[in-house]
Amino acid sequence: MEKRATIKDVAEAAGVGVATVSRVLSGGSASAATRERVLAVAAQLDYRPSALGRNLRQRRTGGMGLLVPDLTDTFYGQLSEGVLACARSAGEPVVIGSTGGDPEQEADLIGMLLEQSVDRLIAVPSGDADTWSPVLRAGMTVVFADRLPLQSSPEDVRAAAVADLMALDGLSAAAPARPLDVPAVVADDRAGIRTAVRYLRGLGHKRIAFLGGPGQDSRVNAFREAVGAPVDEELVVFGTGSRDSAYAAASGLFQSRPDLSAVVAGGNVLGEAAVLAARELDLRVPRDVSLVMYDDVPWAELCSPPLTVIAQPGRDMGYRAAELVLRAGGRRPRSVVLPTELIIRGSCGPHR
Amino acid sequence: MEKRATIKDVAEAAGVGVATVSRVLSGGSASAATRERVLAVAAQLDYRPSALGRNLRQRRTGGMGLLVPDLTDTFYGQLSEGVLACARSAGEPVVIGSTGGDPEQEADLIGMLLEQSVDRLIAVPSGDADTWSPVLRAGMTVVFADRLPLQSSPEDVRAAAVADLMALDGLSAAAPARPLDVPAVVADDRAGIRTAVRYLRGLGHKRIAFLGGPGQDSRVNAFREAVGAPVDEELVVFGTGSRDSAYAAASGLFQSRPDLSAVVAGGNVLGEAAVLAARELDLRVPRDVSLVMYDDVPWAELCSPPLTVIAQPGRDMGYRAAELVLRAGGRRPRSVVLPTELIIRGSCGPHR
DNA sequence: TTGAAAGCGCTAACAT
DNA sequence: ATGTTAGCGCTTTCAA
Repeated sequence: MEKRATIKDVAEAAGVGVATVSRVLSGGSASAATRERVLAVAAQLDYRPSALGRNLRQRRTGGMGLLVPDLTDTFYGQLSEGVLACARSAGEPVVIGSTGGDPEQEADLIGMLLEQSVDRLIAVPSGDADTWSPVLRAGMTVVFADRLPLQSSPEDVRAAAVADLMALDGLSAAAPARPLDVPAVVADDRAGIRTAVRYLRGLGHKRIAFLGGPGQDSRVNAFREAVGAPVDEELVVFGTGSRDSAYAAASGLFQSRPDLSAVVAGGNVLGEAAVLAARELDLRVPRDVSLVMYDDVPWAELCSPPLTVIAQPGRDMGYRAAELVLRAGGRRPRSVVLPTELIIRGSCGPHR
Repeated sequence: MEKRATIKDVAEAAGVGVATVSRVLSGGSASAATRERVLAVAAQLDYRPSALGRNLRQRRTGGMGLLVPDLTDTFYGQLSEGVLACARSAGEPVVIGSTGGDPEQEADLIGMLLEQSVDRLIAVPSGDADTWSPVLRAGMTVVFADRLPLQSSPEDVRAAAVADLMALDGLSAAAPARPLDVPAVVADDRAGIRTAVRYLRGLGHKRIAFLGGPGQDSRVNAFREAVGAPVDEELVVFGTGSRDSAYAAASGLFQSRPDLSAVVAGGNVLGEAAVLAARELDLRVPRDVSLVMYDDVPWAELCSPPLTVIAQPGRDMGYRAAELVLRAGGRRPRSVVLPTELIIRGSCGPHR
């Protein structure tokens, strides 16, 4: 295990200065002869520039961070694959962290990324706007994916505004109307949910329930909007993110409201819970209850009957987010809203 | 966005030398008074040591690399969660890469890790022993998870042995009988498959097929061993790793050998394909065909009937692998074989 | 076009 | 117990 060649080795072997080697390797100006010689020597020595030196010099790590709630959730697996595909084609490293949907773990992981000087981050956020403002102020370029941080409470927003004012050194900036102004790549939850609710309505369903998870505000809101006032709040229930709590929520819902005839699950883990709970309670899908699940995952087709889903492009979402965070050349990239698609399979039937 | 405090800032503010700060922060010796003062100043300045400086000085990045074939495969999601859990509790960063099961992409990613000076790696290998020897020789501490690299062809092995001999500088080492001597954390495939085959045999099945994927050598071998000679080779088929090819393999198998009565799928993606293909061909599970799938994934329970599986502890596997790679204090850690469990649900029935 | 030299933030060897 | 100092490998002024 001989140690790696350094830029100095290459410089000496090529009879030039280290600066010249650096220039040649990063596409700077150099005479054709020099360039050729340096390249040859570098190849011959199997020289690989060390990211360590470069990073320290530039005071930043290349690549990007990626924070997701849970890699056993297939949707986040898809999203991550998208991010990794983009990063790979750019030759950039990705430092990943799984937050478990817990703001504290998320904060810890952010701290770790800061320590590593990773200054670009793609995150499916779990903490609220307050936990994220400091990150932005620390100079991180972040792109949210799948969802946005919860809005902070009014007093928190006020506090943040004051902090912002105090932070204004010489830099003039437009006063932020909202505390968080970060690009994001998300699915068109509003349209997706609306389409699903309309579809169920069209089948004659009146009592439609929503089974949500943490961070699914936009889907819940979309649901409330789609069913229209008055919303039967008992039909809107939440799990905390774990499979167990999702199951408990689903089971509780079915038992407390046997009059419901359809449910919209806000994500694939919730859909899974709904199928399980329904079976446990001897409710047949779709005879006794119709089911639409957010997320198209491979196993949706394996269910009996196959699940009707609101598909969102997880992989694209990740890929686009990675593109945004890489391209962010100082300028704030625009947010992206990706379309959803209602894929009708067999889990919804007419209301009876 | 004021820039971060450095160790020098802390030293000056505390009226001590930088070395003292470094010592205090890394638990070296210092008087109680000094320690206290330094800590106070550091906290007050919100000082976070930069990994950049430390890494360069130590010529190595902390943390570890993680290479898996595909994050949309739930099993690798579980494995990754295990790795991340261990890394998080150690405060170490994880650089992840998805290889798509392709040796070339794997090689690229290894190159990226080398460039980052990541010298600890957990990998579900796709390349064979030849592609891995250079990595080991480069000084990486690697722990394989889930499977081992394919053995190289005989001439390659011989070449590697020669290379090893030539690499023997002053270091004396026992002559390696095998070209690759790397710790690994794997499931007890042999027992898992044997149990499944016996179970199917017990139900009266004679023509049992195996549906495998890349890198599942040990499972195939275990299958061959379990069914005993003569092995009907037509009943042993392979996909290339993608969902499509798995489906094609499963479908082809069912069509070419309608006489088979049971199939063992070597992984959850293959199991998925088998369920899909069977349904497409109007084969009922378990009436027409019994199915056992390697991997216990949440959706296995959602199928109708719920799938009988050979469960392997994916999360533990990742966690243990991470422990090994972190603890590797120069000494080669021992390999670990994790138990599997046959979980009987409803996808197997008596032969008819 | 090229080279010399100054660090980036940190740790470790050495000196006190 | 503590301070001084020499780099780790690289990029980037600044001169030549």
